Amino acid sequence: MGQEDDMMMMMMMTRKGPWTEQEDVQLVSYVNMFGDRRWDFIAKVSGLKRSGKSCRLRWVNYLHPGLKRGKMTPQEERRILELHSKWGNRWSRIARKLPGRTDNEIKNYWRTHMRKKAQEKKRVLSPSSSVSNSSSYSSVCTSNPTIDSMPMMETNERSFYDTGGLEMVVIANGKSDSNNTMKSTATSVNDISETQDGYNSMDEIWKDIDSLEGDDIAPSPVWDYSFNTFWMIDGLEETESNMFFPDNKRAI
DNA sequence: AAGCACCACAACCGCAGGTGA
DNA sequence: TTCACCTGCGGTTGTGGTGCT
Repeated sequence: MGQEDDMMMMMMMTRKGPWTEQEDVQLVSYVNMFGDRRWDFIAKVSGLKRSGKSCRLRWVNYLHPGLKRGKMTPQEERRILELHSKWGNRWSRIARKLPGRTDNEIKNYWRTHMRKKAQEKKRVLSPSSSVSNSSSYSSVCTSNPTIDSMPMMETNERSFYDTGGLEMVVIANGKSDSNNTMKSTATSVNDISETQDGYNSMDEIWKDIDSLEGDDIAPSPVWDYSFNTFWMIDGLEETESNMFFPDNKRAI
């Protein structure tokens, strides 16, 4: 069989769509064994009919033991607004400053948040008023001119939540600040400060974030508990299983 | 109760950067 | 130095849940 045939086989065998609980358990145990790095390898050896990419995404956004669940706290909201005004749509970077939150989560939050904001603004502007109403958003965002003056979806070609942010000019060429980049290159002033320490794994980063942010946002009990229990996943019992998959409404 | 609109979130896609052979 | 592969990021889409009419 040639390489193209292998590719075809892989494509035909690759599963898509929602993950099942079974798949989750399988992925967690393989990540436990091999670490959260070589996703293609994990995808292959685990027997999951998923791409490495898909495995990574599932892990990072849903299965990682440090993840918080539930609504954003007011502190987190404030933090997101603050960091977004600073960094623009650098979701992964923003996420690193919010323990237990993923870039995807923050991105989604921002998207719906800003949609709401856009609708409110539209409503306010349309009849005759020029006075900004005091939504919950506005009350949180007291020091954020960048966002308040953001172009609205209906009137601008740019993505409605793409503000850029102050730093975008500086880092226009530095898209990736992945773990690898953190170890090697610095593309902005902020990167320099963040790359002084080398990171070898996600866990190190998460732990680092945890310790850095400890004063600001207290880690949730879930955070602590997950770290304590996660590495004992072999021989998973039901209580632990529920711990790992607290929100299994999507499981088939 | 049914239909609809909106929201929240999971998952996919395309692209770019990093790395090793 | 080049190239292929892997990983991570940001953008986008799909879907289930919920509240309202």
